[in-house]
Amino acid sequence: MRRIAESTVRRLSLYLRFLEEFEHQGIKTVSSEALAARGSGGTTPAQVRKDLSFFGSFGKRGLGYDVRALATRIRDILGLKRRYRVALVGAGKVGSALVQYEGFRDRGFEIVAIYDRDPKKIGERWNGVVVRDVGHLEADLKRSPVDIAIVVTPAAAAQDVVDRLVSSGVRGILNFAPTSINVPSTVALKTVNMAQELETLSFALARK
Amino acid sequence: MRRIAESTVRRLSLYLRFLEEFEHQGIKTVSSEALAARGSGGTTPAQVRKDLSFFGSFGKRGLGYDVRALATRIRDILGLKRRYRVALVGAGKVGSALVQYEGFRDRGFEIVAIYDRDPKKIGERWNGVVVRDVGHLEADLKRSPVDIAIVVTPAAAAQDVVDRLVSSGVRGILNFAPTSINVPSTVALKTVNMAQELETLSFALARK
DNA sequence: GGATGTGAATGTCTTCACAGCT
DNA sequence: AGCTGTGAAGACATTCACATCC
Repeated sequence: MRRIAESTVRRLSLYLRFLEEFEHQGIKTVSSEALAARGSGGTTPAQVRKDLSFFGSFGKRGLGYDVRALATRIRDILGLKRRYRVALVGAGKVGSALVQYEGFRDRGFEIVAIYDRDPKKIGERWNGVVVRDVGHLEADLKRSPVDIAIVVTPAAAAQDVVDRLVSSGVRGILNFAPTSINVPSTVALKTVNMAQELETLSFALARK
Repeated sequence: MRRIAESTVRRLSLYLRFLEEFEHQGIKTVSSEALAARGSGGTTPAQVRKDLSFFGSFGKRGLGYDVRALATRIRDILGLKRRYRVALVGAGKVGSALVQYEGFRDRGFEIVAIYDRDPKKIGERWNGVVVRDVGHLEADLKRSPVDIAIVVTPAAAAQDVVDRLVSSGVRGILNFAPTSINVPSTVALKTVNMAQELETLSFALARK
């Protein structure tokens, strides 16, 4: 299977959002030009066509793309036709924000377990899910596996938690801990680092 | 001034974090190899040297880099020698998490104003900052400008808020609203989209 | 006629490999 | 001898431009 650039995948995710907007507005057909224009600046018609062409040819020459059909194809490509069971490790402020974030559930990512180490948090009910002692992680995941884990622990705890998640069969990790994490190549890892985002802004500001 | 790739800037931000760890451990000197190894997988010794070489030559051949001196240089490059005044627009769950996040203040990003539209939120005190009606935005920023704004509004409100921020002189925007935003080229913009991050994971999982 | 799909060309980023300091 | 700094080579990503098909 051909390697696909991460930038391509991120754009597909954007296109999907735009297509859903168009569908909502009752628009039946779009050209690569219209799709690119919606993400103004971010991309070009040629880019849209090239991105899609890695996966097949979904348009009609002279016409463009059927909005609903293309959205379906992209959902399929991105693996969004199924639901994902997600565990959240770290019941702090960020964790609390993520649990309440509608965007996850809308896309089929369902937080089914929440862990923390703090006895004050353990037993709380968040959006219907009871916070459990992180000590139960392995036993729980054995009984009731998850596909993805979101890690929102302090930096010092993150690698250990990730190791335990990986050996419990988790195949994707979204890491919010402000540190760099190691996983075997069989596991997909994405790290989101807020401070890093602000620092790239700071750099841009410093040169303008 | 030579254009620098965003990927280079992100790595510099990482290197800085690693250098701070090394300094904390009392390590005086690092080689490009040691720095690359700390971010295992993410980079290579050659990459480290090339990234740094865009800004000058900071190492000693045969020896490596002085940890403290290099950290200082990178802070300088990233524009982290000054403090930034930051406004937060949107006092929801994510906003609340960001306000409490220590990593921002540690790096010189200080949230000095918080806005919302919800009368229930207005008047609340968050970490010593009073939430104000977003209607006061322009007047407030005129009296007391900020450098950067973090936008955490619903998607539908984001572009309008951003336009008002930009015309009030904000030069950098960190956007958490799940939509794509336009700014003039004089303004630096970064968008963080949680659902998009999960979708790239989903894509990776679907192909493994 | 009009917009896709795609090789070829261009541009950008990463890796290599070694000359040059310390 | 050891490790940096950097042109040159290679890999990768984007843009161009046009033949192709509806």
